[in-house]
Amino acid sequence: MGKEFKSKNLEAERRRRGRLNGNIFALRAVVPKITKMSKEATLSDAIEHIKNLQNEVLELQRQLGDSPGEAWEKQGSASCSESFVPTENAHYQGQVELISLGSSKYNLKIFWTKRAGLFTKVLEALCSYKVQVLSLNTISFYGYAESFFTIEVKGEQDVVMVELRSLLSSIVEVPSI
Amino acid sequence: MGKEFKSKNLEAERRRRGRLNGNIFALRAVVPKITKMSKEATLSDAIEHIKNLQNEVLELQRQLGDSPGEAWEKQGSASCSESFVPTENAHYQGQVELISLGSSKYNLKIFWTKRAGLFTKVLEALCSYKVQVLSLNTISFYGYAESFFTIEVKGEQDVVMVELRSLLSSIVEVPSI
DNA sequence: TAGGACACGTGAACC
DNA sequence: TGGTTCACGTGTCCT
Repeated sequence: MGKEFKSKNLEAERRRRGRLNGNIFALRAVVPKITKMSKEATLSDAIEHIKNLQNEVLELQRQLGDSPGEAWEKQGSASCSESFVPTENAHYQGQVELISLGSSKYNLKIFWTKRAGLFTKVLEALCSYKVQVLSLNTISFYGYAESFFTIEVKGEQDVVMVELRSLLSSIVEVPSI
Repeated sequence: MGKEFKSKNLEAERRRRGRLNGNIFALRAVVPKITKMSKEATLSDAIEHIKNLQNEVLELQRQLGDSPGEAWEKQGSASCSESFVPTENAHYQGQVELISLGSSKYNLKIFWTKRAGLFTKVLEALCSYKVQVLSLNTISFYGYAESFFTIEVKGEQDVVMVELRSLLSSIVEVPSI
């Protein structure tokens, strides 16, 4: 007699299992750290690997200093894009941010309202502290400007940088009326 | 009658399935792009996400590796297309352009290959000629940079500017071998 | 109705 | 020998 009565979805289920196992296998291929050759362990390893990768990406972006719209924003300041279209009543304070890159180098971000002679004062301040400007990018818009310095400091960094930050802040500070 | 004959591993298998599904769920949590709420799609998405993350890590590491310490420059190179990569035989001379804006103001454009201390020398040169920097925009990419100054000159412009142009040219000039 | 996705219980294989 | 992992076929739910 027909002892072979198949469910209608027998083959479909076989194919489904095949695809699923294929994906498990493919997952193993892209995850370097495989603790055990089991489905459960493979998934756990994949999860762990994804977390590690995401942390690594964040760390690398932090080391790069990254873009004003991302890394700086994470530091808690207004991003360039946010400031780009000043509203009628917007009143921006000058802002100075100093982030160590290690090996005596820093990223210096200055956000200011443009005033005559102000840029010169900033350069003089850096010069007076024997700070070398390695690179500088500035974007200016609607009377506001945002400058990104890469600077290098000789001598006792800690003391110098605190003083420099204070000096720069006082320079770019919006004068009270 | 004992109609309930359980396999020995019935409960164990239940727990195993529970853990496996839990991992599928946890995987969904760390993968941002979920195309479909199915196991198979979840695994595919996870694989794709891992590949993307690993590529991102490689790209960031590449950016960190090519020019030590110049984070902003690397950021610039990141946003530049591949066509900006200089070819083997490309040889760019430093270039200085000075255009009068009237009323003692000038636009100064400098195109240079980045070298250590070079930017500082330019600033010192401007300072030595009592030139005020009113604004500055710089774009840098793959070791090259183009800076656009707006400067103001006190004193006898004609003489000063000729000298300044010459001095700047000698600074940014690519040293002959 | 057909087809897809899933959970289930079971037997087998492997330490 | 138990403990664990897996593949299998099936029933059920949902479009």
